[in-house]
Amino acid sequence: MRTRNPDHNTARRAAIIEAAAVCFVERGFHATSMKDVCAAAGMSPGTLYHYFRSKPEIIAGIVEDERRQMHQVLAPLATAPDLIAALEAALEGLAGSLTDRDLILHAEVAAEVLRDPQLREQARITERETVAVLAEAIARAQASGEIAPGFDPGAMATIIGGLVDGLLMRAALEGVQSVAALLPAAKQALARLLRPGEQSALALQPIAAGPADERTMP
Amino acid sequence: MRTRNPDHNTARRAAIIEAAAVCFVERGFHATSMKDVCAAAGMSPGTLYHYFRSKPEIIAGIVEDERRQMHQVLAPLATAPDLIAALEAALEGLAGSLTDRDLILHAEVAAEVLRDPQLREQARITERETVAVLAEAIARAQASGEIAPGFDPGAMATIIGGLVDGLLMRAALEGVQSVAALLPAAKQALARLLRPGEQSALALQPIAAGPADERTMP
DNA sequence: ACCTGAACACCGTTCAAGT
DNA sequence: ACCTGAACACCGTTCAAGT
Repeated sequence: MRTRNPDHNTARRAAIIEAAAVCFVERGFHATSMKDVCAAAGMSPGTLYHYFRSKPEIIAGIVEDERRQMHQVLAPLATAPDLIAALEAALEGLAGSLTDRDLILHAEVAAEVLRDPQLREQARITERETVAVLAEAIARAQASGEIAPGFDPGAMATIIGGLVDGLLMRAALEGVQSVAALLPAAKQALARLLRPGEQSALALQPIAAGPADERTMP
Repeated sequence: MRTRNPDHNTARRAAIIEAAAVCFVERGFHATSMKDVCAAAGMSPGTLYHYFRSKPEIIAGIVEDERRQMHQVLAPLATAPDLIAALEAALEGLAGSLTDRDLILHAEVAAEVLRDPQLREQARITERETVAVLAEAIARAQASGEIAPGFDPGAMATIIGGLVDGLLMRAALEGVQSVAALLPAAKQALARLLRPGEQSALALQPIAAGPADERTMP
């Protein structure tokens, strides 16, 4: 796409992404028509297609936004003096800042990512970046003697990344409040994985199951 | 739906599900039209709608099949004398029997499940069943002194379930061969989580990253 | 009951035409 | 360049009609 005014272009694309995100959270990706996004963004189909070449490309924009967020969450790990504390802080920060909207949107995006080959490749690269950052931090902590040696940092980073992904998926299934309930157990699991010789005094907390609550969809 | 011949009905539904699964794996759920499924199953739209009321209901049928499979995988845990060995065997069995087709289909299904409220409720129930079976087995192993006490069985079951889900999600992203490469690390993680006092002699294996290979889509 | 295929309302995307 | 809205090919689903 050509553009004469980069600022206008960026702002317009951000507005479309925001409008689309609102629609996707309300109705789901495929139940949302381009007409819906047009209405929410206040423009005609022709205009929308001037900024995004297709519906998946809007998702790609959201994935890119999420990648930036994940980068910010993981950045402190690179220089943290205490890895486990930093990981727990990252987890807590994630749990504290995530909203129902984020989780639903993330689930919608994850769904589409697994379906679309180009989006999947984009997600693969992001996933590998994430694992690499984590692995680097783990290798440093091993070298300094902070955590147990004798396991491959890349393998452990993949395990931890998978654990977090899996718990977020479950959170998408059960609702945000389940993230908070899972947090102590997740932190405990992290410590056990990285520092298996030491047992924390704090036992894993039971998880409040709660009734099958429906989310509010205004 | 009314039916006069239950056997014919069951066989017809199974044939439709199989035809749909082939299409979904080849083209993805939403890129597959009902016309495609009709052609693969060799019937007209009217006939297909006689057996399944909607496209999501076909997915619901696949989810039900997966639930039965998961039940079979978890059944041995209920009576296993050695929980960790049984868990490792279950993980190995899963990794050994899963094909690229299964993973892609599972990803397609998971995507749709998160989108559709009814499918999500169905998945919630399945997830809770799975966690309950696992939690029960963990509680037994704690009582017998096989694994460490002091953590909530339900919380640990959720963590382990999340870990497996997350790794399968990554496998869907990277391809089946990544499951095999992850297996030793996953088993190690399992032992660390449940028996943190003991360190296995076997170190976590490095994971072969490999190039960004494309899957064969015939 | 089981099956057909035309028909309905709607979808994502394009494009001639304006400014 | 930026924007409009009618138009195109196609979608999931229904239903009158057959056996």
